[in-house]
Amino acid sequence: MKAPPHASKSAVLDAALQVIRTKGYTATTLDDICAVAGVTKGSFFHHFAGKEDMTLAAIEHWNRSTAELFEHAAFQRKKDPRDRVLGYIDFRKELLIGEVQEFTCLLGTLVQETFDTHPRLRDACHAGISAHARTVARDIAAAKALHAPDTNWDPEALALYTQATLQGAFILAKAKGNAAVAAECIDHLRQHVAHLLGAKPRPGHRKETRP
Amino acid sequence: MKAPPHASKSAVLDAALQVIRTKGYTATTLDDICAVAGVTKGSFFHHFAGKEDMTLAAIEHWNRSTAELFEHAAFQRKKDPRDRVLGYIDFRKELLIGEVQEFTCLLGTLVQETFDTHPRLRDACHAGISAHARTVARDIAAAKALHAPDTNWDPEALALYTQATLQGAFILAKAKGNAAVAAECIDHLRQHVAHLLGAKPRPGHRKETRP
DNA sequence: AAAACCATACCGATTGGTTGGTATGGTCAA
DNA sequence: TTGACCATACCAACCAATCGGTATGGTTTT
Repeated sequence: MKAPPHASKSAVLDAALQVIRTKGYTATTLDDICAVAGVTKGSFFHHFAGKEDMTLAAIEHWNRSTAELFEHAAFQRKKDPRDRVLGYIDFRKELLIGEVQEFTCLLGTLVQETFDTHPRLRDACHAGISAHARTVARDIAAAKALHAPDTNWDPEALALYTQATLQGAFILAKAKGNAAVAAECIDHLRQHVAHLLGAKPRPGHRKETRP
Repeated sequence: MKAPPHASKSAVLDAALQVIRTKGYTATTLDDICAVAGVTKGSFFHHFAGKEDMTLAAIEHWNRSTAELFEHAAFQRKKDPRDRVLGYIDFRKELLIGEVQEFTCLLGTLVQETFDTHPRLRDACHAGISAHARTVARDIAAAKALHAPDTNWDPEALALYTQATLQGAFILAKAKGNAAVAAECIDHLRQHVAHLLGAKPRPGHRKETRP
């Protein structure tokens, strides 16, 4: 679309990703965002029509970042689509580093709060989640055709299931203040997907986390 | 504890469950709750010290309600613990009726917003989720001992996985404005749990939902 | 038994602080 | 000079919380 996004504009969007993921949409004030971004209110309203409008832009910003992250991840270079699917899940587990708000998903956080009050935000979150799930579904469908052609389940539904489990794992991590529980959930998710795709169970069940 | 909770007090708590689940914690105003409860501000502050205090009471109220709901559900009377586990999952699927905010979980909604800003709410949500997961874990452990004694996975971890998947299914349902996607997720969850517990796959793969 | 006293439940106008948004004017590159 | 970009001061609306006060019913005192 536009080549050079203005420094203050993208500073606001980056700040929004941080603050909204830690405090939620409603509790996030424009002053919060402006302070983190190092920008004044005047600058904010020069670039955005308002809070909701800015958040829509932040969602697009998030979608761009994450799409690029997954496109260029190492697992994409695997030849067997099943390896890509399982590589994707392993990659999601590797991303569980740092503070909770650093690895959780903007879209899941946002839609939880706004699904009934801000239809535009809900629709944007829905579109983002669906688009991501579709990329996963492609590899799942290819892997199914190759390794489990005679089973009858829907690749799209399994892709959505992976997203549900990840979102739920984030909630548990927030409740516990601890990423380990999310990692264990991803282990179970991996096992289920591997089973559906006819993969051998893993040699050693990794047990790297403590409660 | 206390036998007759005052009418206005429990009206406030019931209203809080509704409103918080639809609008989120921060966006919920005391006026909202008082209006739904048919109670005045004065009455509110007579019974509760403030918003956060009332929400803690609402969490306890939620925990009591849900604990009773599951304790008296039909699946509890099954003899085989594996049937109780799968019956629990089926029951969770049956609960997906009505508007989205009517079947989603207060604790998951709350903790998503407040994990970093309201430690007392986060801890209360964590305690509630953990307590519920523990009841599921008991049956899972019994079922494992009976039907899959030689496999090595942790019943507690699987119980938490069920909760994660359910919470994530709610998020997808909110994004889609539609319970069907949550039902499909629960189907996958059931399949995974059944597989780990050595159950036969279901006769017919139910396909009752359209995208 | 009647009066005095007190506790609980409730009411709703008001307050002090916050928030999203605006008005206005300055700076600086083209 | 013009217009994009940004800064400061400000506003109206809203929100959690306060507070002075009423109603009611029970207990104690006389």
